[in-house]
Amino acid sequence: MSATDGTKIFGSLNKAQCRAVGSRASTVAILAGPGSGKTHTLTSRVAWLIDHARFEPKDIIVATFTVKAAREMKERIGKALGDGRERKIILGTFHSVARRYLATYGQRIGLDPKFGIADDSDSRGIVTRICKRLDIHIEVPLARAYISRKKAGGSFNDETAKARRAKSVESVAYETCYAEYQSQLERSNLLDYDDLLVRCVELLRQHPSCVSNIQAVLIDEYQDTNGIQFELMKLFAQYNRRITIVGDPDQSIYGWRSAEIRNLHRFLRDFPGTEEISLEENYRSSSSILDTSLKVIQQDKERYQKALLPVHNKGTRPVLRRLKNQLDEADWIVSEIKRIKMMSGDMVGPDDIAILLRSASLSRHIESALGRAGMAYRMVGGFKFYERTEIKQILDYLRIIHQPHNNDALARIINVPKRGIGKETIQSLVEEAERNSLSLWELLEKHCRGDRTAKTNIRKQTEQKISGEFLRLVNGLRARLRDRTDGTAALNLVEIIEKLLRDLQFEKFLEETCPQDNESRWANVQEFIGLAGEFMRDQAMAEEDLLPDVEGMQQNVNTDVLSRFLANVSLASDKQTDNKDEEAKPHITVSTIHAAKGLEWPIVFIPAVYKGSIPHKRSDDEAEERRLLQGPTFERKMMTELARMLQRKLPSEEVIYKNMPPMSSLEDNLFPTDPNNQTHSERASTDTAPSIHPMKRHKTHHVSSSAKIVPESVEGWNVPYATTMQRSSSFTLPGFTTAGAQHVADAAEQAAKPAAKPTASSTRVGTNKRPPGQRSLLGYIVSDHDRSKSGPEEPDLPPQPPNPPRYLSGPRSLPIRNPVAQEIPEIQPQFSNHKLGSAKLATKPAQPKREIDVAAKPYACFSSSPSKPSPEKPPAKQDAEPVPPEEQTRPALCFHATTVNVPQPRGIKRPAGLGRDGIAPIDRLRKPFKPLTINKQLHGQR
DNA sequence: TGCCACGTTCTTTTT
DNA sequence: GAACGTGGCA
Repeated sequence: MSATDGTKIFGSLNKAQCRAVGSRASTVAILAGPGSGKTHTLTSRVAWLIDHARFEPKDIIVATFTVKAAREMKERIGKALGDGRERKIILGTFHSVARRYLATYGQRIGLDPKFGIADDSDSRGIVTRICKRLDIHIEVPLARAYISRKKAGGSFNDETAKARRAKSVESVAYETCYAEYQSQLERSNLLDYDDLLVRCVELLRQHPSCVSNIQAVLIDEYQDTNGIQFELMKLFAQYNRRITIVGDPDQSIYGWRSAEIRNLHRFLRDFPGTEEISLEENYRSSSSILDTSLKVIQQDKERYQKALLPVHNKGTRPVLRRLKNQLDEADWIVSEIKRIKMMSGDMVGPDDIAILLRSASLSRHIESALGRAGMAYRMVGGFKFYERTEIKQILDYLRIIHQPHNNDALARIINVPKRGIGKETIQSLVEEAERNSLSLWELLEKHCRGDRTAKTNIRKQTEQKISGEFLRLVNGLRARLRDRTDGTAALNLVEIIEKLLRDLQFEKFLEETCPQDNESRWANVQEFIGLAGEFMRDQAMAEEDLLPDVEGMQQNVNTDVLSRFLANVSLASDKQTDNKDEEAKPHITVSTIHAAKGLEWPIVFIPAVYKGSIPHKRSDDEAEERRLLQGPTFERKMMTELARMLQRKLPSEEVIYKNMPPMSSLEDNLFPTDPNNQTHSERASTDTAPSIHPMKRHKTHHVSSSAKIVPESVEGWNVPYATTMQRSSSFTLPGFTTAGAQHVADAAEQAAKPAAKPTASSTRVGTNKRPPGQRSLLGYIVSDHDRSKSGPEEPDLPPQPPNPPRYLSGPRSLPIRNPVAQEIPEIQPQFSNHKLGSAKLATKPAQPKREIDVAAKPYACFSSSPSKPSPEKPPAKQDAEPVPPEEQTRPALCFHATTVNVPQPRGIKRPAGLGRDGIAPIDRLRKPFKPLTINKQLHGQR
C-alpha cells in the first residue's frame, strides 16, 4: 500500500501545487492566497514525503496553530495515506507538540513531570491577585499581554525592549509582576501556554538529541508564527533542516499573539536556497468576492500585489445591510436564511450557511433567534465545553487530586458545594499561603492538624467541613489512583470521576443550585464522563501521545492517564464532537471569524460589523451601529451558477414555487433599509431606472432618487479606513451594494458587454502583473540585503525552481550555522506592522499624519463600515419619490410576473407571522449542547 | 462590624 | 461567567 504512485498524489493538484508537493528542495516556502488549496497541498506533501521520499511517519513533525487545523490535517493526511500510518506522525498544535516533548524529556531541564497547564483563567487569576496583593496599578490584561509578549518574543525581540526602557518607571512594575507571576506558576508546578513553548525551546537547545530522528518539519499557517514558535520550528528541524512552510501574508490574523510577518523574512534569511512557490488560483470564492476583497486589501499600497485568480464565475456580489440593533440583526438573519432556503428550493441547506462573528460574545441574540425559529445550529469556538461551570468544577477537583498545590483550582472549588467559606476568607487564606511560601493545600492541612493556627479566622463549623469533607474526600480519591495494599485495583479515570461525583453528591448539588437547568448540566457531566472514557480508549490503542524512541534517550513514560487527560483538556480548544447523531444532522454554523479561518461555506453572514478596536477604545466607546450584508436577489441565473459551483442540482422553478409557503417574501425587504428611519416603508429593492454604465450607474444611483437603498453607502463614503493594514487612510469599500443595485448593474453589464469592461475585473487582471523588482510572492519582503546579495533579479521570473535543489538524500550535518540568523532583518518599518486584525498603530514619528486620521475616523475594522450618515442630511428625499405600488411588491425579475406575486401589506415593518408561520418550522432539531441561557428575553439595547 | 449571598454590568480573537 | 454593588445574618 505504501507504493502510492504519483498519479494518486498529484492527480488532484494543479501545476503550482504539484511543484510544491514534489519539491526536492530541503526548505520550501509555499505562499498562497485564501482558498488556494493550502491545506490540500500541505497534506499532499506529507503523503509525498512518506511515500516517495520514504521518511518514516514518526520522523515527521507537522505543527499547526489551532486544534481544529491539527484535527483536519490529521484527517486529511489519513485519507491520503489510507492506512493509519498518520497516527505515528508527530502532529498537533505547537503547544501540544511542545507539551509532548516536555512530558517525555522535561526532567532533563528540571521539570517536574507532573506539571500542569495553566489555562487562561488560571493565569488571569494569578495576575489579578498579584496586582492586588502588591498593590500594583496596572491593568491586568495589559500585564498579561506584557508577560505573554515577553515570552513569545523569543530571543530577538529587542525592539519592544527599547520601547520599554524609555518609560522605565512603569516597566519596573511590569517586571515585578512578571517575576512574581513566574514564581507563582513554579510553586504551583504549572506552565502557562507560553511556557510550554519557552521550556521546549530550552529543552531542545540543551538536548538536541531529543529530535535527532526528525527528518522533516512542516508548518501550517506560517504567517501566524511568533518569535518563539519560529525558534521552535528551527529546533525541531535542527538535525536535517528540512522544512516546509505554508502561509499567506494577507491572512495574518494573530498579530495580537505576537505573530510577526517578519518571520517570513527571517525564514528566507536563515534558509537561503528556499524554494518559493506561490499558489494563486482561488477555489473558494466567486470572482465578485475576490474583486471586492482585493480592492479592500489593495488599498494597502505597499502590500505585495498578489493576485487572486478566480476559478469560479462571478456569483453574487457581497452586499451590505444596516440594521438597527442586535435583535433586528438576528431576526433579519433568520428571515434571510429562510428566504435563501426557499428561493433555492432547498438546494442550499443549513450546512451551507455560516454566521461568522467578530467575537463570541455577540452570539447570544443570534443563537436565541435561531433557537426560536427552530433552526439547528452549532456554535464553534467561543464557549467551550470545558469552560462550563459544572465541567470546570469537576476538572478543578481532578486537578487538585492530581496535583494539590494548584492554588487557583483549589480556591475555585473549596466552596463548591457551599461550605461556608466566602470570597473574603479564601482570599485571605490564599494570601497568607503566598506570604509563607506554602501552597494553599499545605496551609489547610497544617491548620486542620492544629500544627498552626492560621491568622485568618475560620469558624469551627467551616473548619469541620474542610477537614472532614473536603480534605478527606480529595485524599481518599487520590489514594485510589494507585493499587492498594489490600489488593484492590486502582480506579481508572472514569471510575475516579464517578466516585468523585458520588462523594460530592454532585447531582443533588446541581438540583439545588440551579433548579432551572440542572438537567442539562447533569447531561453535560454525563457527556464529560463519556469523553473521559473515550480518551482512555484512545490512549490505550494509540501511540498518539508518545514520541518515537530515539536512540540513547531515556523517556519518561510514567505519565498517568489523569495527567494526560488534564493536559489534553487544557490544550484542546474544545471537545471533539465526532459522528454523534447530532453531528450528522444538517446545521447552520455559528463561529468566530478566527475559528472559521480556512473553512468555507457558500453563504456567509457577518453580523455586528462596526467599529473595531481602536487603540484607545475608551475615547469613543460604543457607536451603536450594526451593519450587515444585504441579501441578494436570487435570480435564476445566479442560482444556476451557484449550483454549478456547489456541483449540485438546482430544482426547477416549478418545484421551488410549488413548495413555497404563502406570504413569503421573495426579496430581502422585511427590514427597513435605513435603520434610523423606522417608519419608512420598505419595498423590494428592484430598481427600474434606465441602465447606464455599470460603475457610473452606482454613483448616480446613490446620490439621487433611490437613496433609500443604503443611503450613504458605497460611493457616498469617503471613509478613510484607519486600520488593519495601517496604510489604509484612503480606503473605500468598493463592490458592496444592494441587491437591487446589483441586479441593475448586472443587467447593464450584460447589455454593455463588448463595449465596456467592468472595472472590477479589469482591476483584477491588472494586479496580476508584478511590479518590477518583485520576483515572486515573497518579493514583497525582499530586503536590500537580499538584493545586493543575489544581484538584480528579473522582475518576472517564470515559475521554475531557480535554486539548485538540495536533494533529500542523506541527513545534513548537525550544527546550525547562522551568523546571519540573529540579525534583525532589514525590513521596512511599515511592513513589520503588516498584520491584519491588529489595530495597533505604528506610532512611528515618520507618520504623524496617521494619528490624526485615526482619531478622526471612528471605523477601523476590516469589514469597513461606512460612517454614520451625517445628521444634516435631510431624509426628505426618501419621501419625495413615492414608489409606484406595483413596484413595491414586484417579485424578483427572474421570476415571471405570472408566477408568484404575493402582495406585501404596506407599512408593516415585519409581516406578522413570518417569524413563526411564514415557513413551516424546520423540524425542531435538537441543539447540540449549549442550552440557551435566555432568561432575559426582553433585552433591549443598553 | 464582618462576611456570605444575591443582583447587575461587560466580555476580542487562540493556545 | 467574572467583577462590582447592596442586603441580611452572626
